[in-house]
Amino acid sequence: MDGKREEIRKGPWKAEEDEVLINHVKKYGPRDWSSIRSKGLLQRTGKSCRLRWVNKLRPNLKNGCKFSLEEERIVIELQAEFGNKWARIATYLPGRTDNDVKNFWSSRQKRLARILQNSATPSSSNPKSHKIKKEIPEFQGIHPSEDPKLKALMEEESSSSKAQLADMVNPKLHHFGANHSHLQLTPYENNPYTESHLQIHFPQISQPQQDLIFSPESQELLARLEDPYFFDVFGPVDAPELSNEVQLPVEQPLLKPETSCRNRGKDGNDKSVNPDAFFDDFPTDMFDHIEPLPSPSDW
DNA sequence: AAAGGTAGCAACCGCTGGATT
DNA sequence: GAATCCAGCGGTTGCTACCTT
Repeated sequence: MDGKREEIRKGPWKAEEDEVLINHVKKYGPRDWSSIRSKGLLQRTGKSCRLRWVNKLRPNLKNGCKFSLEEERIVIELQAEFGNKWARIATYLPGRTDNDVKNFWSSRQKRLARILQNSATPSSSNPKSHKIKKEIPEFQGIHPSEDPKLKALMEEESSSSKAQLADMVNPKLHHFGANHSHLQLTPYENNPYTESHLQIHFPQISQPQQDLIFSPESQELLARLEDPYFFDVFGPVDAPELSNEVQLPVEQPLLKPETSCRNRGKDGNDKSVNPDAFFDDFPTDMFDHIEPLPSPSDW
């Protein structure tokens, strides 16, 4: 028996392997993955081949394209609805795979965990505090330096982490308190390569609504952040109510065209200022304020 | 400029469920 | 009905590039 033939190759795919796989799919369609190896075309398992096809080679994938604001919203909304059913969620996101959605969510959870950890550690003793500051973008339309209250918060060194968390949370809470969002999602599984099935309607936030950010309710939440048990209310560390990014919503196209992929670095990371994450990591009960989604079976 | 930490991504692993024999 | 195969899914890990000090 030829030992080399039995050897299963793992790790990164070479261009030649991709080519073989693509040719196989062209010939036989995206199936019979195991036969690729049995025919001696590739020393990869059928599983590996399928994964490569689904995640990287399939047509119309948004490879290397950062999640748009709309996509983030969809993921957050559907994660609250379905839980970690990444494949199911991905069916609502044209060009995205379950792996994309999973990685996206996991990144956010990690980031959140770090934020929470930082919030529990005095900033003066936290060498990573600079990281947190970096992750608090300017509010769209409200720069910290332009708003006295926000500026005061930002300058409050003794409670910087909590202030940051409050900064992150409040706009969202007020947004949801003041707006009954209307979200309509349709899976695109019947037409996987078009975005036409997807319709999302989000409320536009007005200047008066922005003013609500600093209402008494916001101040109450700030006070709650001082409560050591505050975070327990929402559950474990991965409770999604807090994030490191703040974004007031602005009117945007329902879906960005693929050309909306922004400038990216070598590793494909977005190098521009990230305007995302208005919906970052909400507690699921926050969506109680929203008109409920129709049952997925009705979509 | 170097070091350490983090984010993002690609790929693998183990499990499950459906189809086939 | 049981056994086997295979596709699909979710969790996890490892690598690379980038950022900050």
